[in-house]
Amino acid sequence: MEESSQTRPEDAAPPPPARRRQQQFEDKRKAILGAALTLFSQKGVHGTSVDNIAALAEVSKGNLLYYFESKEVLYLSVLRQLLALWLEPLRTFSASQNPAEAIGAYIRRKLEASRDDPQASRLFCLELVQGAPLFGEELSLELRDLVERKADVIRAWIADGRLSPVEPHHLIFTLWSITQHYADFAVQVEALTGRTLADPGFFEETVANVRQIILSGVLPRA
Amino acid sequence: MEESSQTRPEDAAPPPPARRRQQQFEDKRKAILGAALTLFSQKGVHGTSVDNIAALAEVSKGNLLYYFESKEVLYLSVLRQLLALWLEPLRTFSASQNPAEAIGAYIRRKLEASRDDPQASRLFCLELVQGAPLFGEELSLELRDLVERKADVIRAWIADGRLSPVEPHHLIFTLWSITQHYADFAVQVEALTGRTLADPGFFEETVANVRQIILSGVLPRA
DNA sequence: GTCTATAATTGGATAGAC
DNA sequence: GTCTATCCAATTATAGAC
Repeated sequence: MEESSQTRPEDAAPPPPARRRQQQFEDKRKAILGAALTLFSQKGVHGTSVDNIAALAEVSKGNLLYYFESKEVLYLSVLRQLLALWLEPLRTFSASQNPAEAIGAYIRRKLEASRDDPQASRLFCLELVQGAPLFGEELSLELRDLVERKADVIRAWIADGRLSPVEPHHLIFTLWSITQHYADFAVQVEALTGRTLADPGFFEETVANVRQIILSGVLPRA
Repeated sequence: MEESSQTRPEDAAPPPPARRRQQQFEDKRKAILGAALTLFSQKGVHGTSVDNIAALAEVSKGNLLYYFESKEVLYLSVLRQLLALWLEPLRTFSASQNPAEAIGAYIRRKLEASRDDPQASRLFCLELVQGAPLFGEELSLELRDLVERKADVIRAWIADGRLSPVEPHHLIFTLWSITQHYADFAVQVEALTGRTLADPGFFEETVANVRQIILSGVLPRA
């Protein structure tokens, strides 16, 4: 942890002390949240101790519990951040777009998220597989509303004849499940293909294949 | 626990005592394995105590640890059972089949498994998301071999012009991810659709939609 | 705000009676 | 084979010094 202030030139005004202190406070919270995400997504909530998180975040356990009053509060804080990030790509869907482009772009964005931030996807997966016991209400609230609006977009495309008739929820589930598969089951993907999304060739191959399967299917058009 | 022997008619020979004892032994093992699967798949390994499992299986903790020498051994026993069950549907794929029928039948079978035995799918998911730390070697061994043989089947279909050119692994991943989604994320599916696979109407709707998406895609054939 | 005890529980595993 | 009692390690959370 370098202290940049010691090299700051005299003519650059230092930030007011109050703001600096708050900045440090926020930085530390972020460090703890980041460490918590890493470990929770690897070992689950119950497989991770506050001590482990504190060690990774380079703070003492006592200090961690000053920033987050309990392990459960910390876990919920991590999840809350996640949901926003996780929903983001779906928001861009709009009826004015060309469905092939909109869905194609969505697939790429979700695969980018699986490549760049697999921990988020994995923790979300762990929580949902276990029935989202701590998260259920918030889930139904924000997610339900967004999904219904996007289902309407899909229905509009179908009504225009720009998409084959398909129940929107199943299409959304398919898009979610396949794109997240490359993050959540990365161990399996690597064991079977010998490659990961970090490999640009494999990433583009994945985007192209998923797009083809969802958009055109696997049966020859003949 | 009823003792059926007390009502057995005299002319029906009782099984030899040694065999009877072994039967009881196996029954109890199965009861413990079943309880373990239920709880591990709900709360994860670390979220489940030996005590919890013993209580659900209606044995004492001491007795449970007579049947399985440690919690880890029990967990691995559960996983081993699972892998066989999980791989089964893929074995039926063969090059002599019509690809549309083979893939369509596979989708139905996997969705049946997601409906009838969601716990197995969920525990498998939990283990893999966390990197399969206890399971990695066994995974690569049996799974890799089977998947390579099935990838060859898919390649043969493509060579015959019976399937659009697609990288076989990505098709397999798509099939796995979407069919398991309905088991692993059942909470979310129900929150968003208000229905579950236990509802026969929803089950058939799901089979039909997944088949359509994978086989024909969502773009109109025009 | 940060750290070092320490209290209070819980959980895995063993010992030994029956 | 089965159960109870017990040991020991790990963990969450708090108390109190600095």
